[in-house]
Amino acid sequence: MPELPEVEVTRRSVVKNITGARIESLRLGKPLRWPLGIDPLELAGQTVLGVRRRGKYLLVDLDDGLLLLHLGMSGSLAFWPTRTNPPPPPGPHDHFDLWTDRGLLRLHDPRRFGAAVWARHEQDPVAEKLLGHLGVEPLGPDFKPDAFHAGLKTRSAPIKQVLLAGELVVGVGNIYASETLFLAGIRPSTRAQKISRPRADRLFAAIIQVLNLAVEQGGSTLRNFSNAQGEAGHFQVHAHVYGRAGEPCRVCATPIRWLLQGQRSSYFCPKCQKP
DNA sequence: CTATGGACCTGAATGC
DNA sequence: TGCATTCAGGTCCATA
Repeated sequence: MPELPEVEVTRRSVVKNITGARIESLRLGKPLRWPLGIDPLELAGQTVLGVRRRGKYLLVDLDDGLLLLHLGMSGSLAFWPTRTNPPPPPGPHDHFDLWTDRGLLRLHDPRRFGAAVWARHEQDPVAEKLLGHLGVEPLGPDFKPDAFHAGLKTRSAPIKQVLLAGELVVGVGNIYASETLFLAGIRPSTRAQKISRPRADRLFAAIIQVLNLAVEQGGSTLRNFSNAQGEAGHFQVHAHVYGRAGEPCRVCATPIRWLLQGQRSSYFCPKCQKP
């Protein structure tokens, strides 16, 4: 479910509830992708200073250290203010329940590809391992067309896989990779280094446009997504190509094609998108 | 260093 | 209806 827009929407709905909250206890369910790295008892008494996002990671800043949360493929966060809306008991897929004096922050993740990891600082080796190699934030001030094009020039892999790798720019997942490449008129199989400056600029603009729109619309990754209040995304962004193999292109009516790249599905219009 | 495939895990959808 | 197979929004890691 979660690509950058969903994670950002989650962050926004969580941050206002939990900033300033005092941690009372932590209940863990089944193991997530990595061990937490701290005794849950040591978190009690700490205050949540804020929630930031880096790529698809959420960084929950505490008095002493931070929690790195990742939603993996199937994760979602929910917050229950204790008074107004008491939380149900944990279900079989609720693997991380952070109780605070303002309510419960719960990570629900059926597939358990997600993570909750504690790090002393952002420079802690544990955090560095997860965040250190990440590329620039596409919605931040450091995402610039010059550097983006220069980065593409250094990669011989297909552009779709360069986007997914997140080393040049973070946050573009499997759905939005296909969608941004459609808007830019570039086939997923095109080698990154072969993309001309004008086409790199189109892709650059498409990434910002698509991700921004999706954030504005409440994290509309085309399927079931709800924010931490349980409000559904708006689903107004309908896919141009993703998941539409065989169906007519919305622009030119040519059948959309499917392609497997690095074990992931890609979709493109053979007429609108050039090699 | 890059490129590739495998691994992690569960549930929903599809096919016989 | 039942059971097997396929696929799913991520990303780290071992291997070549």
